[in-house]
Amino acid sequence: MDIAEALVAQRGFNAFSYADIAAEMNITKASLHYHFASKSELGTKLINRYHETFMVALEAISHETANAGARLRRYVGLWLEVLRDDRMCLCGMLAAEYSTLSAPMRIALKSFMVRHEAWLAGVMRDGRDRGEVTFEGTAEEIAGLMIGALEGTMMMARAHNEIDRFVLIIRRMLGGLGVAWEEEAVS
Amino acid sequence: MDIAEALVAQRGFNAFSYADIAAEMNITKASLHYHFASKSELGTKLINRYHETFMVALEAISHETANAGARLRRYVGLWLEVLRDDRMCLCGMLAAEYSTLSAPMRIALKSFMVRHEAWLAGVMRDGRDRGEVTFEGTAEEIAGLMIGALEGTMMMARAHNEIDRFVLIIRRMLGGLGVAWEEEAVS
DNA sequence: GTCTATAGGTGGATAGAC
DNA sequence: GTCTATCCACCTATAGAC
Repeated sequence: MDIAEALVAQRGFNAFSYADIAAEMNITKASLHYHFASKSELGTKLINRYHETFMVALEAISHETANAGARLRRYVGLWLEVLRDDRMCLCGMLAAEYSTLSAPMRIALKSFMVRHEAWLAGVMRDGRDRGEVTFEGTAEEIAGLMIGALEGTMMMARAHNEIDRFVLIIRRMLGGLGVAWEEEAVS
Repeated sequence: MDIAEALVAQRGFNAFSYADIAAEMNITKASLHYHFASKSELGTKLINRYHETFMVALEAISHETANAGARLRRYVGLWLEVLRDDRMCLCGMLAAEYSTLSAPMRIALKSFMVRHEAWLAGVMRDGRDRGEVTFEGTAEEIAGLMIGALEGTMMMARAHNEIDRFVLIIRRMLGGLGVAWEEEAVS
């Protein structure tokens, strides 16, 4: 599943195959089908696993930091790690391919997106209540805007082959929210 | 090419085939190969055509409006049209698939992205000089942030099947720049 | 659980008749 | 320019031996 996840995040769900995984593991495609009967099943399990580990990471951020600024810096740091690995966010990649996904995969993906956004909206709501961040509109709106910006900017930065571009733009986004970005705090 | 463009924008470049186009046109795959020797060639021509028509539309906006607010509203209106057609921006879809594209397609795509962003940066720079919009940082940074947010939010809205979500979030983005959004002005 | 072997389908692409 | 026919590579998936 680690291999499959990396392949999906790099090339997309429609552009990788059982053969790719099999080759990297030195086993046969048939063996893979024993563990994952169909590609859709593999994809669904991939999303659910990603969902769980991602939420664990988000909860860890919530518990280990005390204010919105620190939380956002660590949150953005998660994204930066992925990009530095020349990957896309699994969620963003699958969202682009959404119209070609099976029903189970769509449901799993949507569920993940909802919970991810709810977490970020919570951070923004609490942050605003305590005067740590400033923004207009609802916390849900700003969370949607931030995730969209992160996904889109990541896609563009990868195509431009300019990681710095992502850093520059996201720093600007945080700045607009009244949150300073210290590179040291993340890496 | 219209059919091919629609298919790519809906499903992605890796998820459509000559057979799909042929079926819709009631001709054979072989006939298509007469006009487009390879899929990469078709893809490259698709990008270049999109590039040209998109830039024409942007230039029209520049000439037919006098301030940044009106330009941004019309610009966002272009995006909304695409989304209402249940499509992705061709550029965003291909950016997601970037690592699987041929060299000619990558070059064509990059060229388009650069000019697109340059246009938007120009709008923002002029707008700020005239006091029509407010933002921090360089015009290039804010243009990159805006395009990233538009691409990403569009992707998410399509996966959520909520066009309203895109409208809501983008209205918030324009609001943050000091630009009001009147639905009437676009539709 | 992993293998060999293979089915049944689709992908992009080509040869050659009309 | 479009067709029929075909090639070969690859895809997901299955059957059955070990």
